[in-house]
Amino acid sequence: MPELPEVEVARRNLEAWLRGARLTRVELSPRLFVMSGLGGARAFAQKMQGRVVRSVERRGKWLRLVLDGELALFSHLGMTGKWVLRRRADPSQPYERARLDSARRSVRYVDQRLFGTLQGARADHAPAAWQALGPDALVDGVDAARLHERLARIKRSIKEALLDQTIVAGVGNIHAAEALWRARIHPERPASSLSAAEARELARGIEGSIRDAIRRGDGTEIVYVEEGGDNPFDVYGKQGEPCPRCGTRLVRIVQAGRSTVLCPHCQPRRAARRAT
DNA sequence: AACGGAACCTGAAAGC
DNA sequence: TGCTTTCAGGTTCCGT
Repeated sequence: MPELPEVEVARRNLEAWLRGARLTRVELSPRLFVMSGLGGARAFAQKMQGRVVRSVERRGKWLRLVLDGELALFSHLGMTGKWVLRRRADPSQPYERARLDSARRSVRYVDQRLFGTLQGARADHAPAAWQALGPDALVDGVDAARLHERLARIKRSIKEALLDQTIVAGVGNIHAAEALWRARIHPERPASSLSAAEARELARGIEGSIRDAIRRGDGTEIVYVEEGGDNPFDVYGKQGEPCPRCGTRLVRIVQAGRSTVLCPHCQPRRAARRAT
């Protein structure tokens, strides 16, 4: 269930495993493969075979593997997607949806819930969702003035607005909640109600939360909270526990069907009067 | 145009 | 025990 940090770790892994490698065997499940004028899953897998992986890039939660001949495989991990390294002789994994083999490695794409996407296309012909992405929270950073300006025109809640990938690419349900807690902003505040100072705090919160997560995940196997790893977050999944800052019990609310955890004391419903 | 809600899919955990 | 409901770090589509 990846947000930007897990996708960035996936990118680094894929780059280490596949960059410069010639693909000797490619399989793509038609169940999550999106057509793009270059044929179906089978035909595109055939096109990929024999080509060299030139680079692995990321924008927001999307990955792009660029191959020889202007060809690219776009990958979105959805809720449960993962790229893992196996041996070529290893059997297909549970929920395996794709495999990319080189002479010495076998990289598998595993996705239980099938919300992920694999799309084959010419390298310059990205999916519409990729093209619509806003600035990447890690690579581009979050420009506070630009964020404030954009939020000013949005009536829905700030939490819901943060999940819109055209505003800041890469923020998901966890980091939206974490960033709001860091910035001391109540998730149900209308996006347009944020002051310039609050937008600055929020921009810092987004960058900090994502950077910290990447620092934790880099070079290690990704272990999701639901899979039994320690929960490294300040508030996500910690409803009922004390706020790390003030000790008040954290509460969980639901917005647009997604849960948000917040501190009722640190994140007041009314904007705090700013001391100047 | 922008919003809330349902839909897509599968399984684990909690509730009765 | 077994059946039902809820929940999961995402996106898209549909009706208002």
